[in-house]
Parts: sequence; C-alpha cells; structure tokens
Amino acid sequence: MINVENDCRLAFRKFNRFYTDVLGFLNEHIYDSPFSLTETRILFEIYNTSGCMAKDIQQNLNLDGGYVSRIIKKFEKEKMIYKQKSKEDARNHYLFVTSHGEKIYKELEKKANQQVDNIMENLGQEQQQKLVASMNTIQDILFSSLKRTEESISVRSYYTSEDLKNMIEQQWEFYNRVHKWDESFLAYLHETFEAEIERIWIAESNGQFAGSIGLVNAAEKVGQLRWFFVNPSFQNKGLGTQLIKSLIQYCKHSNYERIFLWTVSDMETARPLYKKMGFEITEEKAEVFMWGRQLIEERWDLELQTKS
Amino acid sequence: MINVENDCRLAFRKFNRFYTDVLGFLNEHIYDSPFSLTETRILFEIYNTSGCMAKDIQQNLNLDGGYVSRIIKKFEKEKMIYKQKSKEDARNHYLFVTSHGEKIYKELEKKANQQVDNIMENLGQEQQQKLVASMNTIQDILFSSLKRTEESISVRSYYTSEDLKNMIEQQWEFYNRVHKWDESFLAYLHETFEAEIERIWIAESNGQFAGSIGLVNAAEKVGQLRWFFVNPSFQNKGLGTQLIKSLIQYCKHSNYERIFLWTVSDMETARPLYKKMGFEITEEKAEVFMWGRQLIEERWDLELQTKS
DNA sequence: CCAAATACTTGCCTAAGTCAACTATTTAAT
DNA sequence: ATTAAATAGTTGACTTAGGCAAGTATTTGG
Repeated sequence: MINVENDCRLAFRKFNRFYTDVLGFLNEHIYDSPFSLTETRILFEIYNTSGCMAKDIQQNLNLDGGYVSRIIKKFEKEKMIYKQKSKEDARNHYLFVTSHGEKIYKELEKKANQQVDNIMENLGQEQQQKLVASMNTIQDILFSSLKRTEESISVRSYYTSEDLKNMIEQQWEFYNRVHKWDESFLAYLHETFEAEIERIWIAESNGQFAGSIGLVNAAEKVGQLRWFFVNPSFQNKGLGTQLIKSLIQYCKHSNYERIFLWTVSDMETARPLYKKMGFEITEEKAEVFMWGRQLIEERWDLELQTKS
Repeated sequence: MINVENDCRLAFRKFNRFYTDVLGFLNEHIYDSPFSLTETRILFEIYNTSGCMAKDIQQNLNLDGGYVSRIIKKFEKEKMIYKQKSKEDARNHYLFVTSHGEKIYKELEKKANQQVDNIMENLGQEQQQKLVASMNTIQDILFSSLKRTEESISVRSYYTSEDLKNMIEQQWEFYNRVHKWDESFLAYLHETFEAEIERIWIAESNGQFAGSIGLVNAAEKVGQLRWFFVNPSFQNKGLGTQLIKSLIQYCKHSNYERIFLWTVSDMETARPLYKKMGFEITEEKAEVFMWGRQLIEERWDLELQTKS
C-alpha cells in the first residue's frame, strides 16, 4: 500500500512548495530598494562572475536576452556598471561594476544578509549547522541533474570557509603526495590565511571546488598573488589561465600597477603559466631546506599597463 | 579570518540562488499547459485544502486578494471549481473542484511528477533517501522561522508514508500509555493499511503531524471512517472537529449517502465528537478480550442529506 | 444600533517579461 | 575568397502577472 517511489515525489514537491514560500518571504522584504529581484540577481552575477558577459547572465539566470540587455542598459545609464569590448572578439562585451555600483551591491548584500539573519536568529548553533549541511547535501545531489551542459566550469569571486577548507585539504593532499612536502607545509597553509585577503576567486566544475586564486594588497597599488591552485583532476582545461586572468583583470580595473608572487622553483605546471601571462622572475633566493625538501624561492612580477 | 557566522549566511544565500534555479527549471516545463504557475498553485490549494476559501489561498500563497479573486472567477467560468456560501457566515465561500477540475488537476499533477522524476531518474535509491531526508530537515528547522502567525493549523488531503508512520507511532504510543493496550494493537495498526484508502486527511500544527482521519469506500455510496486520531498535545483546539468536517464535506460532495465507523466504548474523547457531528450508535457487539483489555465494539452511522 | 472588521469583488494601473525582427561580428563550408 | 550560418547583443511592440484602492455584503463587538 505504501508506495516508496511516489512518496519521494510527494516529499520533493512538498519541499518545492515550501521553499517557494521561503524564497518569497526572503524576497518580499528586499523591496524597499528600487531594484527588482531580477535586477538584484543580475547585479550579483556581474559582480561575482569574472569576465561576465550579458550572455552568461542570460544563461545562468534563464532570462530573455532582450530583457537582460535592457537592464544592463539601465545599469549603465545609472553608472553602476560599464562595458568593455573584447579585443579578441568584438561581439563580446565584458561587464564590470563601477565603484558606485559596488556601493549599491554592498548595500543590497547587506539587506540580503539581514533577511537571512532574521530567519536564522532563532536557530541554535547546532540547528544552523544541520541546516547548512542539508543544503549542501541537496546541492551536491541535484547539481548534476540540473545542469543541461556536459561540464560547467565557472569562476566566482566570493568564498566560504568550506572553500578555504577544500583549498587547504586539496593542496596538502597534492603537495604531500606528489612533491613529498611534509607537515610543516600543512601548518604553513593554515597560517597563510592570517593575511588580509582582498579577494579570492574559486573555480568550480559541476559545483565542485576545482581551483583557487587570491589577492592580497601588499602595498599601494601593488597586489600579491596567492593561493593559486588547480586540482590535478581538473588541469589542462584552461582553468588556471582563467583564474589568473580573473585576477589580472580585477587588478587592472582597480588601478593596480604591479602584481607579484612568491613561488618555488620546482612548480612545473604553474611556472609556464606565469610566464605566459607576462610575469617575469625578479628575485631568486638561496636554496633552503623547507617543507622537508631543498627548495629555491622565486619572486615573479607583472607590470600592468593602465586601463588604456 | 574565517568567519563562521557570515559563512552560514553565504551558504544559505547560495542555496537560495541554487534552489531558485531548481524551481525555475521545474516550472518552466509545466508551461505546455494553459495555466500559469500561480494558477497551478491555486488549483492545488483548492484541491488539497478542505473547506478552502479564497482567503486561505491569499494567505498561504501570499497573493493579492484581487488577483486570487479573478483567477477563481476564471476557474469558475471554466467549470473547474464551484463555490458554496457558508450557512454560518455568508461572507465565506467554500471552494470545491468539479470532476472536470479534478481531471485537470490530475493532469497537472502528473506533469509535475514527471518533472520531478526527470530530475531524480539519475539518482540511486540511497541518494534519493538522503535528498528527502535533507529536505525534511530543512523544513523542520525553518518552518517556525517562516510562519508569521503564532500557531498555524491546517488540514491537507494528501499524505506520504512519513505521515502514515507518524500516525502509527503516535497512536501506538498513546493507546499503549493511556489505555494500556498491548502489542496486538500495534500489529492491528499495521494491518489496517492493507485496506483500499480513498482519502486521508492530515492535520498539521506548525508543520508537525498533529492528527489524521481517513475514508474507505466500503460499499456503493457508503463510506467508512477510519484512522481518526488527534495527538493529545494538540487536543481541544477544534482539530478533531475540523478533521471530521473535512471528511463529511468530502463525502457530501462526492454524493455519499452514509458514513459509518467502528470504535470501542471507552473512547472518551472521540465519542462526544461523533455524537456532535450527528453520528448515532447502530450496533453494539458483545464484550470481548482484545488488545489486552475487555472492550465493547460499537458501530456508529451518519445519514447524509444530499447536496441540497 | 452603529462603527469596525472580515471576505470578497472590481476598475485601473504598472512592472515584469516575451517575441520577433534587427545589426554587428565571427566561424565554417564550399 | 565568398557566402551561409552561428553568436552576441539591441530594439520595438506586445502580453501577462500582479498591485492598489475603492467598492459591496455580511458579521461582530462595544
């Protein structure tokens, strides 16, 4: 009499109705801003997707092209974003938020956070954790069913501590296994996040953490590239290039004059990439015993031409 | 550096974006029907809420009253539903689906199920269970944060095996503790669901199972009332009355001529209720030893006046 | 008995979104 | 090399969805 299969459907659909409600509740209260939900979503997309084009927005948010075009036009008119035609393909227009747009974005984000806080304020620590865990489970399970394309790779510019955890774990696993670096490296990885992060980009493949890159403001108009890593199983897909490009693009648009990074001499995959992107070795330290190996530290620098 | 609180917010909001997508995906494909999403939701509400009024729809789905009124009018014109003015309060109009409306509802439901199946088809049994479990967790945690009113009680006319499980567990717990019935009653409870269920109504208080009632088509135009139970912690709130009323209303609108039920003589809370609703004792069996006690079985009948 | 509340309806409006035809550019195919 | 097809985006004309406020009918509460 009890039909398990249908049961699953009913539970799923019940949840859908429930969450329609939750989303409605959350969204109805953003409406003391002059932006519609869709506009908010588009602004989010532009802000958090590096090298964002109108087409990406259209695809990711499932919107009509004309509609997106008009909203972008409106944002442009209000000096919240600006466009930049791609040199490689004049059909592509990259979108960037202006500092005015960023201010608006931050305000919207604050409101969205408040909304979420309102819902969560009555929950205990334990419940919050259970909630987030369940949400992650659902995403993991449903992600592949949802995406129409074979493999979706994307770079986003916000991160959670989950991302940092992945970053540390996967780097440790890789460098310990392949380069035989010892536990002192793991300790270093943890320490490293004491720094003042300016921005971190996370590459995702089918919703899974696939790589990362980060920026630290080292001095006036000088950025330090850090935490560059691509999970070996996602290598050779242009992911590393995409990550570095995201960072360089950001630095250019933020009027940085130089980016530098420290690495060690036996990084066989990263070094050609740095070279390709225009970095040059500017300093070489003496060989030292570090992380259980003999290593030579190198500094690479990239001089940025201004916005043109 | 790692901020746990903000982390939770980010994860929550990420899930919201994700699930907006899921819902969008599910809904975009219902659109080969002539109904909008909101219309579908309204029809669902009418079909599954007993004694449904326009006002309930307005509240439950957070819609504008005028908008709901117009959609109801449209449904009426297309003979999918009909209204019935309440005798107690002429302002109240109860809504019922016609058989034509039911046909349409069933088609929409079929499509909705197919949509869900499409998403779930690639998932293994285990993943499906994890999915449903996570969904239930989220609902349990968020329900109270969402509802604005102090205590929300509602009766719905669909059920999952989760509901049946609750029904059995809670009845067993209660009758064993209070009436000292023995394990043979638990066995009976399980057996009881072998019957051909016509309909089951589940009462929920703040999203939690609070009571139930069921209908079995015993003979031509004769219904048997079964599985009537209200969790003692939710008693004296009119829940029992609401459940029985739902059943009677359904029977009337389905042109039943009589409803009967079997119970035992020491049901102190239920018997007055049956009497109040117009049931009368029509048969009394000899005292027998059953479920570890001496009990007298009784049959109660209610003659239904036709629809008027 | 009258003012306030409730359940619903209606007219009028606007925001949100769709559709199809258009330009500009690139790519692929003969 | 030339041309058709594809891609990225734009624009004008349109539909739908939904909101607001003033209305009716009925009930409730002081």
